[in-house]
Amino acid sequence: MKVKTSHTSITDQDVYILLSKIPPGKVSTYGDIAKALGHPKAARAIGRIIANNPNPISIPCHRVVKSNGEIGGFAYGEQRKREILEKEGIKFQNRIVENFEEQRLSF
DNA sequence: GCCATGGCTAGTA
DNA sequence: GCCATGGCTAGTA
Repeated sequence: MKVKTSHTSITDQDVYILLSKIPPGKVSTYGDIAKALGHPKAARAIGRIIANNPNPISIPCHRVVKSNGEIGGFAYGEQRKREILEKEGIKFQNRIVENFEEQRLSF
């Protein structure tokens, strides 16, 4: 149950456009995307929208990870997400993106 | 009422 | 670990 207080809502398009700006070898976070869209607390909503991604082939939703550098969710499993990211040059230490802050794109 | 998050406390060692 | 957050959907009326 929710009482709506905000006038502006994030749309799927807003999110997909930003996703398309993340180059291979870089990552972003759910929270960073939320902030870039002017909704600093909407990280979880961003996750929901990304999970709906109608076109996982052309929209690089695998480049979005959690704010602490953990892998985050993926439709085909975290393992698959990790493999794709590694193919793009991202490395992992344990479950964390190596040099996370350096690989993290700022919009 | 769910959820591909995140930030902040309590409380252990 | 708790819970606020924001967008969504199932399912009741």
